[in-house]
Amino acid sequence: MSAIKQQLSKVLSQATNADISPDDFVLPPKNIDADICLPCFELAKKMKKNPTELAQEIAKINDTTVFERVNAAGPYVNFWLADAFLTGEALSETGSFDAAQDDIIKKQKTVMVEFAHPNTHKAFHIGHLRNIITGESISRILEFIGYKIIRANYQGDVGLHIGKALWGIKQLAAEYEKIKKESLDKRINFLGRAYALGGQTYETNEQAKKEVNELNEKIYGKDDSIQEIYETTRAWSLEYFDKIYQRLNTKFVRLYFESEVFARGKELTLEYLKKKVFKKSQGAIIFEGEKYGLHSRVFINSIGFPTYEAKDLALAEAQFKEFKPERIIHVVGKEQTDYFKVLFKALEFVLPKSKDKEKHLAYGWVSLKSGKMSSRTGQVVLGEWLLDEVEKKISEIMFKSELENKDEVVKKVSAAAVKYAMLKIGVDHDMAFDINESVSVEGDSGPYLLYIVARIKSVIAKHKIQSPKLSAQGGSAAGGKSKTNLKAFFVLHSSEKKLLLELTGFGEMVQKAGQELDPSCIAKYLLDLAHCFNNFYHDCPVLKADDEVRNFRLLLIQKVCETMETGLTLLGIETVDKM
RNA sequence: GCUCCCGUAGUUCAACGGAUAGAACACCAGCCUUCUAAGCUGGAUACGUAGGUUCGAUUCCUACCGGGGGCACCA
Repeated sequence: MSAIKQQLSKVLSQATNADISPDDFVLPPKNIDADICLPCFELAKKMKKNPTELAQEIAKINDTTVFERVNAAGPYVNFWLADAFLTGEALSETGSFDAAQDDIIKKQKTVMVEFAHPNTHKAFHIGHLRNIITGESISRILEFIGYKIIRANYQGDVGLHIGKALWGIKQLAAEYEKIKKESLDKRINFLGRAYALGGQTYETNEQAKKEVNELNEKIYGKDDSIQEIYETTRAWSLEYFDKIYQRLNTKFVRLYFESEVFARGKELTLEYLKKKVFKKSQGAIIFEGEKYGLHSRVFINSIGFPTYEAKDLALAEAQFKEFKPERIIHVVGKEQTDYFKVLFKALEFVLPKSKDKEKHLAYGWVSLKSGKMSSRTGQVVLGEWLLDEVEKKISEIMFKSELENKDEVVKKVSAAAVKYAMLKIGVDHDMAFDINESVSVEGDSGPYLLYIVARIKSVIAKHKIQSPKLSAQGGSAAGGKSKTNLKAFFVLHSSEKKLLLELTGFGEMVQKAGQELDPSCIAKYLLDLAHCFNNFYHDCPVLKADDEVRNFRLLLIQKVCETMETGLTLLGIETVDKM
């Protein structure tokens, strides 16, 4: 699309003596019949003309190589692109993909994307699922644009929550010994119950609270008496997390742990206490956020333990030292927005080079719509449970299928359903998750997109069987026709034209997704592309068309398939050949 | 109390300050002897309220109403 805009601006600027930039062009709203439009408001202002009159003036230009028709509609100029020009731009080998890669940042600058961060000994819930799916997609988008990406994961394995879990385990000591030999699922289930018991009792029972706090001290102090139980159960959690990462197709190059940074975090805080960055207050050591329009936060509590905030200082130090990132993107829920503001401000003093390089990517709350299950009442929806439920649903739909690799297809389609459902909504937007409806398999859904790819591959496969010679000629389905040979031999069908136009938008869309760190742009684009393809598929037969038309359409659907697969990959979604 | 975010069809989500506010789900009516009907076509329904800035506001500003988050020793 950017190439098309450039061409248009060149042609129009020459013809009118006006300075029309590629950025002046916009895509028409859905209800307007045109390929591309030029609103004349800004331009008219610059030229001190009436926008409507200017539009009429511009619409007099006639250039059949770029556009075949043009008219003025009030202050807008609407263009209909020439078939040959549009076809060439849309189907060129690199075209839309190249536009997505930004030269300025293509110098292999390193960006760390830090996401997932579940805490050991605690449940892995659907919020974590959204976190990982989002973080992975952001990583892939930035990678595609040209950054070197470090996937990092910061996991909480010390702190009060561990104390609560260990306290719960001690109450269930007999079961703990027995369950050690059981399956991972059973051990995790046990751990979840132990944590819940500890957490609930902590709130209501003073004695238990005291004991949990003592356990917490022992964890920080690496007390021998709890090492076995701590290490064993920590390993269970990590084993379980690994399983989920694999299932979601995410790999981290660096796992950070709170246990490796807390000591240094305390050190740093004390060091900068001397330099007056921090301050003693009511027995604790705090950062006075109020000085900067923020709020104050505790870095070392009155017992002398570093809090989350102190640990994060040391984490940042380690991350910058180890990878020298241009930017660190922390994918963390939006409830921590104000927390990060304070942390980043404190970091500016402790680690000046971090300034403007730390970014909190806040994603919206995953809430539950249906009344029965509420996180409020303490019932957490587990991430794995959701994945399993969706797989069940897809299995039912595919019950009659006779595909050889049915299990694999079920898994991929299910993953697509969950990932798409979570990515199609703007990152910062809360999502109400309805267990029954949210993961749909039709309409605006992951499976719908996979269906397009499967349809295309099926057509191409049939073509290869029917005309093996033709398809063997070149690398592409239509026999490797080059761009210049693609002069339209026929008039494009309106569905073909819309599909071609949609294809040209890919590069700009990825750019936007990268800039805004929002995968939902891509989800939206792919849905539009899918819709355009389905209309084309409905209106234009491929294999039954005459030779030249067929070859052209094969090339077109091949390009749609590539674009769809690339886009889905950016969402972390794998495609299937048949479904 | 202070502060931040959010209010768009019945529901879940879209819309760089610009044309008739788009989809999807659900509902109704059609379309498979024709490349995968997980599809396509048609139909009804929406910018929380009141002001302001602007040629033009769902978008920016103010107030109000409604929902959610955060605000010291949790992560």
